[in-house]
Amino acid sequence: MTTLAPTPHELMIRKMESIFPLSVEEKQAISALPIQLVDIKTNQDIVREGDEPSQCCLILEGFTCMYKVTAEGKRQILSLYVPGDVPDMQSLHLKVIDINIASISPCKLGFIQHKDLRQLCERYPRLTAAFWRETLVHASIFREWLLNNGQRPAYTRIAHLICELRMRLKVVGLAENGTFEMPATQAELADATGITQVHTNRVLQVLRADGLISTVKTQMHVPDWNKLKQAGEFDSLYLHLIKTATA
Amino acid sequence: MTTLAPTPHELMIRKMESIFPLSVEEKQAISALPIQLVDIKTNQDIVREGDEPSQCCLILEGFTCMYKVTAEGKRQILSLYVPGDVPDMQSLHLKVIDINIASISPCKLGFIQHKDLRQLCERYPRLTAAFWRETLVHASIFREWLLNNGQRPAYTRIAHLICELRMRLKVVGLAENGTFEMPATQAELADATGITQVHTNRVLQVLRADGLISTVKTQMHVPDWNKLKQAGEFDSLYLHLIKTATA
DNA sequence: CGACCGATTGACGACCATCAAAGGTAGTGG
DNA sequence: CCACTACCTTTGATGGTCGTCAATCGGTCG
Repeated sequence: MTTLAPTPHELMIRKMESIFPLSVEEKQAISALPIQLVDIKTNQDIVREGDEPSQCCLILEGFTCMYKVTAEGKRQILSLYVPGDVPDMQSLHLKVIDINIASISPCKLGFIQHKDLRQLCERYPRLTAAFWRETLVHASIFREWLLNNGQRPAYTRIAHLICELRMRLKVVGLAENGTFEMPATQAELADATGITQVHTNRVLQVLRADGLISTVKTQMHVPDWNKLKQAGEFDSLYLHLIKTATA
Repeated sequence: MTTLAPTPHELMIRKMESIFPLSVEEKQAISALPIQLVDIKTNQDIVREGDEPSQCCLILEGFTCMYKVTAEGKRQILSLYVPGDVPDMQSLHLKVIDINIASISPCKLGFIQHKDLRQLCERYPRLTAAFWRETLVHASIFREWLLNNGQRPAYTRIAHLICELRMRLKVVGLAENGTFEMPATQAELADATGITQVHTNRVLQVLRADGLISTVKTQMHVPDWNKLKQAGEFDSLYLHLIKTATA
């Protein structure tokens, strides 16, 4: 596993290979994709409800979130996105965006034109399946969150979310030795899990007291993966990783 | 709008056309799909976590639900499926199923072999986009449920769910005059919205008292669509219907 | 008629929300 | 180098929405 910062194309391929086996030829085709690099600051909207973008956004560095707000102004974070993810892949087939995507840390983004992606899919039909599969895996994550937020108590819920992040970061090489960057604030964790910021703070304190996590600034450390997995009732089946990626 | 019971292929086409425009040729191709009809009773599992099916399931009559259960045995219903839906379309690209699908009323199902769907997609690449789009719309529904269950109070939450069902049934011609079949029990509504069965019962009583809904056995009637929409903060954008379908 | 399933009601309590304020920490600018 | 500011974290007090437990009612079907 490379520990040096990968190039945008390497990162994209590494992520895709965690859920779909790619041939050498397909990887070369992906490597030829034009990608436009952009840096953004924390708390910047990348895509907004109602937009009709002509490009997709690949996360290269930093975290972003997808969210929606109710009429009363309550925000639900629907998913967190980490390097290697393409949070708005759906815009390839859903013209009008129905969600918002924003950075929750400084980010480096890579924009890929829809037309380039479509062309790639035409020439390499297996890549159509790969991208489709990626959107299906994200749908599966939404479902797991629905279960998590709907049926599990706050403690388990937050433990589960941390497990998911560790797992998703690990497949792109960003969670070695149980340590990873986790720039989300407690308010953001709260909006993601559907509990209040105050209660999130209290639950995190208990998780720390129980020795399941420890934090230094935005670094999160998981000393005992099995214990945390158990506390969060975490089973990674829903991430649909292929075996080589989890090994 | 036809009121006679449509054939399986007519129903499938009607549903697909609500989110994707089909050419005459494409409709003919869909009409040629082999579909195996099966009748099942209430509360029967159709697909189970861990299965690796070689076919997809088209709902022809009745309601089904997708669900998951926590380690503590709490069930979260992740989505309700109505005639015209293919709840396990994802199995085309995610080999191992990570959810359960069960009937919540007597159902007539139509099974379509994966190989037939793949062949169809190869011959008609636009249909690939259509099916992909269908899975994206369902992902969008999961997201809206996440917002609904996470951030809205029980009253709004249930109103929203009823709005969604009315809308989705309407596009397949099953909700005329604000009346439709709604066979879900209160326990099932509870598991779908993440509140308890007892509280669901109380909220339904208030909704009835407020004149937003009335029920006779499994028939649900919505006397004032705009009032219910407002109570449920319902905006159908997330269903990504094309205009002709909503008119 | 009895069994079963779903709807309804009552009493009670807990988990978590709400409101408010105080500590910490990092970044900015004088 | 030290205010000053902004943001995040932490703490305390209070209460409400909703969960839990348990029982009854009502309709359906064999």
